[in-house]
Parts: sequence; C-alpha cells; structure tokens
Amino acid sequence: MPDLAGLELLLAVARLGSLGRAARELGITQPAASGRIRSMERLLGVALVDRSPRGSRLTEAGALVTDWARRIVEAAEAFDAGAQALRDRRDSRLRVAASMTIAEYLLPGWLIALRARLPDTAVSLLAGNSAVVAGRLLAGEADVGFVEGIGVPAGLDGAVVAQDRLVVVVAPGHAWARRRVPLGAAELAASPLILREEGSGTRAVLEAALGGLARPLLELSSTTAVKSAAVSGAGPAVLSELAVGEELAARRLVRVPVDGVRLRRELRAVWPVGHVPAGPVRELLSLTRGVR
Amino acid sequence: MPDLAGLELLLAVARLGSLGRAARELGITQPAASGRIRSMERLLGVALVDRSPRGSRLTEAGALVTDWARRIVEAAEAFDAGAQALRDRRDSRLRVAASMTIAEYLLPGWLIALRARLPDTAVSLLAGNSAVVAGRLLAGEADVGFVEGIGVPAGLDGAVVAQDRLVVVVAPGHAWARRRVPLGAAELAASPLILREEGSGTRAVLEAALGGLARPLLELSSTTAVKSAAVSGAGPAVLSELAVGEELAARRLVRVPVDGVRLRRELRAVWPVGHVPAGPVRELLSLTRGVR
DNA sequence: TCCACTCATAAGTCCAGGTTATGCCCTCAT
DNA sequence: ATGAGGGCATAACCTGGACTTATGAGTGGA
Repeated sequence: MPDLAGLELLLAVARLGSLGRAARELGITQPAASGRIRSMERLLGVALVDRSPRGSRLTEAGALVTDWARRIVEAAEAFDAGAQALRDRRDSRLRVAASMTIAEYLLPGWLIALRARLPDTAVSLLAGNSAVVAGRLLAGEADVGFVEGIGVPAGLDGAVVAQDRLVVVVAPGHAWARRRVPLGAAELAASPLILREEGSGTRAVLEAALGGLARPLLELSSTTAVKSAAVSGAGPAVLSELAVGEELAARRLVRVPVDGVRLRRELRAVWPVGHVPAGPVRELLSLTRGVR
Repeated sequence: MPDLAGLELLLAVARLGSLGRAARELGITQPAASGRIRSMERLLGVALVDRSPRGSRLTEAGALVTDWARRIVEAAEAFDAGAQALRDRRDSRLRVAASMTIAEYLLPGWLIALRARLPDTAVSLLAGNSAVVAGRLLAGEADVGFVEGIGVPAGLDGAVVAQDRLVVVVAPGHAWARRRVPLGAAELAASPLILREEGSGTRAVLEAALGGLARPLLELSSTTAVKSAAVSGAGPAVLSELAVGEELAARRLVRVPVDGVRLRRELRAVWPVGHVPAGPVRELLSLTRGVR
C-alpha cells in the first residue's frame, strides 16, 4: 500500500501535469517525486503516468487510481483538520465545544472550509455531551458549541444548523432490505433492534418517537459498534443518517422505509445568552448554513 | 500527519484493548507498537490511549481520533481492493470489465465484500466504456462486465444491479441551494450548467431527459473536474448521485429538487449470452443485489 | 542554435521505524 | 506469600527507504 504522501503527490501530478511542478508544490525535489511515483508504480504493478519531455499525464489506470486515492486524501484532510483542533492550544482564537456526533461527522468538514476562509485562525475543539458543552460555554472556556437534542440548554441561545434524521438500516441480506411497505411505529416498537445503550441521545430520540418502547436485540456502547453489528447482519439498527451515509452509498447497509415515526432531532449551534456571534464564530456559523 | 500503518495500529488497539495484541495482529513487536502510538500522540499533541498494566483503552480524544482514522483506513481498503484488481494478473479466476463510474464508485466496495467471501480468488479489473466492456466479454477476455447506459449491448445478457440517478447540485452559497420549489425540465434546460463534455454517458442521459437541450456553462472532461467547479461555486452541475454522495453529506454541495425530468440510468451486470453466471461471477453478482 | 522545460540516473546522507533484550508493575492463582 | 503471566516502557542497535545534490539527455519554441 502506498503512503499518504505518495498519494498526495499523485494527486498533485494529476492536477499540475508535471512531476517537477508537483514536487515543488510539495516542497521536495524533482528526483524525489520521480522516484516516489516510480516506486508506487512498482508497488501497484501498473503504470500510473505517461512521462514525456513536455510533462506527465495520467494513464487510464492512473486516473482510476487517482480517483480512489482522492478519497483517502480527503479523509486524511478531515482527520488533520480535526486533529489540529483537538490539540490543546491556549492561544486559540476560536474555541469550539461539540457533541460527539457532530465532532465526529460534521465538524471536520466545517473546519476544512473554515481554514480556507480564515487560514490563520487557530481552532480548538472539545468534545462532550450537551451538559459539558453548556458548562464550557457558560464558564467562558468555549466560544461556540454544537449540541444535538431536543432543546437549548439553559443560559444559552442557539440556532438550528442541521437536522439529524435517524434511519432504520439492515444488511442487504435481511428481509427488510427488500421491503417496500414502510414500517409503522407499532411494528418498529415490536421489533428487536440493535441500539445504543440506555442514556444515549440516539436512543432517547428513538424512544421518544416510539413512546418509550424499544426492544433491544443488542445494546452496544458506540455508534461504530452498532454499525458493525448491523453490517454483519446481526439485525436491524437505528442510527443517525450522518453515521451511515457511507455504508448506504456502498450498499453495505440498506435503509428501511419508515412511516409515522418522528425520527428527527435538531443539531444546534449554541452560545451564551447575549453573546451575539461575531468574528470567527460568525464565520463558522455561516459555513453551517444553507442546510435544511 | 500520522501514516496509514499508524492509524491501522490505532484501530487495532481500539478493537483489541492492548498494544501488544494489536502489535501481534499487525505482525510487529510490542515495543514497535508502543513507540508508534507514542509518536502519534506526540505528533497530535493529545493522549490517545490510557495505558494500564491490564491493557490499553482509548481516551475520549482517542475515540474521536479513532473514528476519524477509521474513515481513512476504509478508503485505503477500497483503494487496495481496487489496486489489487488493477494489476494485470493472467491467472485471475475472476476477470471483471467495468465502466468508469462503476469502477470508481462501486466496484472497490464489492471487491472488499467479495474478498471476505472468497479470500483466495484473484480478481482482475479492466475499466473502459460500454463498447470496450462488451468487446472483452465477447472475446472471452473477461468473465463479467458492468455497464451504465440505456440498454444491454448486443450479444450480452444482463441484469440491473443498481439505479444511477443524476442530481442537480450547487454550492451552498448558490441561490438554488435554498430553493424548495422543484426545478422543471424547461427551467433546467434554460439554465447554463457545468457539464461533462459532449459524448459522455452522464451528458447523454441528461440531454435525453431534456430532449437534446442542455446549455453548458462549462464543459469539463472528468467527473472530478465538474465536481470541483461546482463546489467552488462556479454554478449548478449535473452529476451522478454516486459521485456526489460525500459532498452532499459534508454539505459542500446541496441537492436541488427537480421535478418532471427522468434523470435515471440503469447500472447493469452483463455477460455473454448463454454464459449463465456461476462460481465467482455468481458470488460477485449476489453482492450487488438487494439494491433498488 | 540555444534556452527552457521536461524527466532519469547516480552517489551519498540520514532518520524513522523496526528489532532484541531487559525491567517494572499489576493481578491472579496456587 | 509468592511466583507466573500479561501488559507496558526503555535502551541500544540496525537497516532500508526516501531524501538530497549533481548531472545528463530528450524535446520544442524563440
């Protein structure tokens, strides 16, 4: 498997059309780039670029590989944006506190966008549940928070930035995967489901929607664990749409239509009452808009 | 930025609860794993695992980082599955020919699933347009093909494995991003759009749906280029749902509702008439089912 | 014809990540 | 209590891969 730097180099070559220019962009020398691409080609057993005295173009296979590589690099950018913010920096100009779901799935993307607009703004991130987020904001230790849940914690103002929809998902082999008739509330409540543990936000929304009745088939302590169990066919699971986007796209999971159940929750930006968002906070919030 | 091996190690530690066990799984020694995790922690400036004489558990930050890392590693697995198949292996037991869109977005996932079921089956991949795929199959140089388009090429039998829907997308800042009233065919045909070049499958489907009338705002030669142009706000684009799933999830693009335009095409598995799928081909096809 | 660009090759340096060897800490079972 | 075993850390050493600089060779435009 090639390493991340190699993949970035490949993307740069694709974009710039020359090994030398790509090398310069990444701050290495042309022979280094040349050798690196060559070693990737050896590794993969496929020619990736057509070299000519006038530049380098991707081969057919190279284009395909580059597209696959782009996914990896994009995920790495999200990782990096998140990781940068996670490191504790006292001099941060924008201190964000966010719930797990938001920190996990949405925030990295927002941070990438923010970095494009305010490259010099140091951002720090603290992840925790609603109470922790509220506490940090009220203590003046964070400038803006993001929470998922029914209401706005006391002492805070907020604005809805996104809707999180819970979805019922099953592995493609499950009988429900071919189901066209939507599940009703009664049927859903009667079915054993793979769920987060009692007390989690996701579980709370589900039980509110069903009227307190959810039969756990399995109780697991993380979104990831629930997802893996569902993918491996253990049964139907209820998860945030955000968490299963990729699995649905890759058909590792199939969404089951549901009717008559209110499986939504609001994702809100929050800040202390009176602190009208300004500066970097305002900028960040503007990135989260345009969302239904 | 940590490297892929480091991230995999972190996932293994999360899963197995011990540095030593994770090290063993990856075929390295315990001190190597210990040092690697430590260097990642130094790099990120955050403690990732709580070490104890009874094992290692992720810290809060570690859990977050691990979830971000999982995305990268999953993308890397898709890359690897694709790359393995791309390398020309004459002894392959399953030779697949696929159109670009399918090879790019769907096939890696299928190959991962297939590898789980038939770990010893060598798969080779050739990407090309419908005509190339048909040619390979008829020449006996491929065992199964995947094409996108209106019909099944002559001499082949096929089965629909997925629906590809084209979607109209804009950057979140665009006026259409807030639009609730669906666009009609007339309005869409009258609007300048970012499109693939004349002759591409995507463009063909769009023009068929609109009755031959599409006004290009920009004509670009790859899906990726169209996507970047749309993301950067150049205007509305029409793209396969498969291509923009991630951008929609991250809100880098917003889907514009459309009404009264048939923007679908079938993705089909194909094989020579009479060659009933059997063995690995049958297995691969079974993975692509359960899809609407 | 010469310059400006491309890429490839060669030789040398250096460090990251691996290894083995060892020690400490904790827990559990004898 | 006491050893066995699992878990982690540290130290010393080795090696290979990836970088650098220096150079050459092909192509195309001024």
